[in-house]
Amino acid sequence: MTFSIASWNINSVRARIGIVEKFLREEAPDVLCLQETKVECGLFPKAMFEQLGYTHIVTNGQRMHHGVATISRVPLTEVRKYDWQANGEARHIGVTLPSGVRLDNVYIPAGGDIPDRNLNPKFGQKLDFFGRMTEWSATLVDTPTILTGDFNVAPLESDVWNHKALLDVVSHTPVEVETLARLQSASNWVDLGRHFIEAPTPLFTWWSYRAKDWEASNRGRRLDHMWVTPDLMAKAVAHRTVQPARSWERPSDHIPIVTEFAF
DNA sequence: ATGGTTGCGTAGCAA
Repeated sequence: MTFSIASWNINSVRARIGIVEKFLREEAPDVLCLQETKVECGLFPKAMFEQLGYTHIVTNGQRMHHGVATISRVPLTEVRKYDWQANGEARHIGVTLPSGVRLDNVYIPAGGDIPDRNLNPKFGQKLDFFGRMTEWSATLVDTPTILTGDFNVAPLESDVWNHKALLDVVSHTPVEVETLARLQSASNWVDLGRHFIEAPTPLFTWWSYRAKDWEASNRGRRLDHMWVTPDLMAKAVAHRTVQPARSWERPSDHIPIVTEFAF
């Protein structure tokens, strides 16, 4: 028996409720971390999840934008919500699983279009969000932790469809890659995506809606990640992306990622 | 090729 944890940027949980149900019926993860739920907590559509046995639901949501939710078949305790920008945006929720493992579900800001914090404050806010998370990460001493979600950075050359073409494109700029690396170093996080599917094998979790044919052009990026503290690396037994979900009816532009754990 | 698509919520922003 394994314990599986999935993460998916769903780009509106209400617009996507049918394909979320399809995903849960087909993949049956024990826990699902959603990002970009785009709904305030009081309006979160809990019924479908509860009918499938996911009766433990915690949300950090807001009207219009952002929002995260962690949905589980097993009890979730010690719920903590973080606001790293101190601006009220709902982007991070952490819980403790019955095994004692912490599970942190985060939606890191996209950062706007221009990779310059002077010309584009959103870019600076993204880098500063990582800075606050790096300080938080350094406090996680001796706490087995899973950090997953939409990090909005594709760090490796094989995490994007064209490294050179994307060096100036927000999500793959050197300053973002360095900033992500500082967060990774703060707890020696293990990147499970690349632990199981090693570079330089291309690995993507997002394809733009704007492509005429996302699959044929395959201009993807690996923006979604699942990291674990080193003490959990040996507990992770498999990791996969669920690429067919990008072709489901009215899809998200992101696909789910799933890790199987032996705990 | 500097466009293109989507959701929210009902204009235009964010992604």
